[in-house]
Amino acid sequence: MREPEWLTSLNDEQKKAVIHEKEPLLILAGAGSGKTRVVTTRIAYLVEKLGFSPWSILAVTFTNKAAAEMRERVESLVPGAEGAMIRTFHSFGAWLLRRNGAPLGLKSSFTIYDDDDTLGLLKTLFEDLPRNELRLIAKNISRAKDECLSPDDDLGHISADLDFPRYYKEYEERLRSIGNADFGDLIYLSRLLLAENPEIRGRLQQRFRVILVDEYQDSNRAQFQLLQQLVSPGTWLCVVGDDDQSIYRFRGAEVENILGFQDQFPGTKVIKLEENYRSTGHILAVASHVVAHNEGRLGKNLWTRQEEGLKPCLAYLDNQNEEAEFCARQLADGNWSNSAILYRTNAQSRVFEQILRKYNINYRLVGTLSFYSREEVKDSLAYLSFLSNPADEVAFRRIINKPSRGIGAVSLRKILKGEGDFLLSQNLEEALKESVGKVKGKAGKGVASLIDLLDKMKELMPLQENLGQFLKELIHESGLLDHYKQQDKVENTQRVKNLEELVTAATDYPSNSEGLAEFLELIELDQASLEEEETDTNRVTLITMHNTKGLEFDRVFISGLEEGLFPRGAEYDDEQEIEEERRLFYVSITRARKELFLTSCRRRMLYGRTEQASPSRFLNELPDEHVDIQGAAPSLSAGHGNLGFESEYPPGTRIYHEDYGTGEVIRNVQNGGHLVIQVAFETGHSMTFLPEFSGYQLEKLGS
DNA sequence: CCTAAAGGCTTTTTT
DNA sequence: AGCCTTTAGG
Repeated sequence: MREPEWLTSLNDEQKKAVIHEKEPLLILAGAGSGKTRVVTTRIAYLVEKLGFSPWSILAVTFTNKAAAEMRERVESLVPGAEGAMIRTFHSFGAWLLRRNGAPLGLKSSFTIYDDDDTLGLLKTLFEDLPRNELRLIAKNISRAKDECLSPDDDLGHISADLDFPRYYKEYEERLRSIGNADFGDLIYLSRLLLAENPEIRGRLQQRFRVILVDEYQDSNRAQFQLLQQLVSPGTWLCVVGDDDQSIYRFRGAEVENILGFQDQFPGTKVIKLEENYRSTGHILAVASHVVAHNEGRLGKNLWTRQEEGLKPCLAYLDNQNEEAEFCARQLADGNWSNSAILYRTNAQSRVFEQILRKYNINYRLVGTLSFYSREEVKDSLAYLSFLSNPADEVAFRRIINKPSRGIGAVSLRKILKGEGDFLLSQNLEEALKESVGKVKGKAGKGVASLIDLLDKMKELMPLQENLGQFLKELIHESGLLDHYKQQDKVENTQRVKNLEELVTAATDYPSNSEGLAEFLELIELDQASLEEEETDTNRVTLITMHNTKGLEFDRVFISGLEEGLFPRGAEYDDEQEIEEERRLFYVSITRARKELFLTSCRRRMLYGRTEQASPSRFLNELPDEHVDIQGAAPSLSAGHGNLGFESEYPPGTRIYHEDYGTGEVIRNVQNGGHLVIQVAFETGHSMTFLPEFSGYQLEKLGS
């Protein structure tokens, strides 16, 4: 039998990975090694050649984009393969819980709380805690769930706050009583459900004979444990990933999952994909050389058949304006769509935007405030959520006085407390109705009109052609449309346009409670799904390094290669953190196909202050023979001032202070026209001085 | 209940 | 610097 074309065009290792049978398979796929191709071809092969039903295949990715791409490519290979379940971890969890969540008290129509909603719920629970603390609690709850820990488990390593377990517990109880689930729950509860219900577990194990996990290096503990529940001795398990590209540790990803896969699943076959099809020789050499500085990696040797190509260019510049000008000069050739400017923090994008605009270079900014988190969109969805679940206090609080109905904090409290004072009603719509007569004046009228609105909407829902029509009515009848029309006029915003887009997106769903739940899930889980489509395609991409995962460009600029910015938080010298930053550098470099520019500034203004900067330590790790250097690196300790005036205390200067003893200047900062120096003393204290005024206290020592 | 001024914070963030 | 949150006062 002849092999289909899609199989013969693979290299040997790729082919091995595609046709491997039975035992667990770990595919270590270097950057640009054709990973997606292997995964999709493997699915096609299992269906077409080995006769697996698509229905028995589960492929899990981390982003909706990746899932969509995989689905598309699988279907183009094997038209019959639509039945394969290709989803993100979270959407798989939602799918599972909607169908089987009853034992956990979840209705099939539960809505999903995003981080914003979680914070909103915490605020209702712990009214008097400061915002910051609430944010920290939210973060820690999410971390706990990432590690599959319940409020009763030992949470000491997550938060030293002795009250944290109590906060977590109360949050959980409230969320369960509302009947909704947060992001973490989609994984955490799924695992719990399977662990506690052998029949459900057995059914799923029987169905999913083949499981594939993409980007396995970014899975967290909860995802791993969920996977364990799904895998039975007969499952054909295959995970794909690259330990060198693990960059989400701060979000609970555990590289250990991929590093320890062979121990977790004995008999694992390991296949390395080391041929890179993306980058030219010099670029690949730089990438490999950089990441080789990390310890604790499985170790791969990327190679390419491609020509050496252009040497990456490292440019030392004076400040962020010159950095942006430098990039703009390179972009003068008009080849924008294949170019990307990468930065470590979003705050860095502003200067690039300014300068690119100045030269009329078109750009697109990736990953800023998402469509979904915009106020007007959240408001509309809150109405939908509340109609879907009248116990949803977060949604209720959002809509109660939006647009303004004269219901303020006092009236709200009355409504929520209801008759019994301590018995919180599960159904806030009923609480609202009960408050009629008790809430007086303007607020009373407001309550009446909201009740009318909700009743009217419930009548209207089944009469509409689709959910979009219904949403349109809702936005109009609620007064949201007028509210935002007005605001658009005053503030020159585009909120009405966003609402219209939301309506358009909803037209694909039926106007009933199932359609509603489906629509809400789509938006909660795939916020990008509503982003505007590109009209003008020749645009430079401005993007954070993290956001570039999975992308590639002919020409890449990596900006801000300075200590403290990239790697970030370098003062603490936590080697694990540095290694993660180094992987981020590796990911960034390997996005480039043909041209790579690295830029580093001598001084940089950040958060309204100009700081003297020193070159990133990563620049010392570049292989000289593969890099061209432009401009001069500031010499580390001899580098004077550069703040617009001379500093007598450049970083590295050793000084003595009467009260604090000896120390070393660690940074120079300009603030309000004055030089500020920060000194780290041997006692461990860190102090700042203004030498202009207090220089007499400092005695310079020879270093 | 709304507006304006002051204060504080500020990494990355697939879902 | 800029943004978002809190708060004081009308």
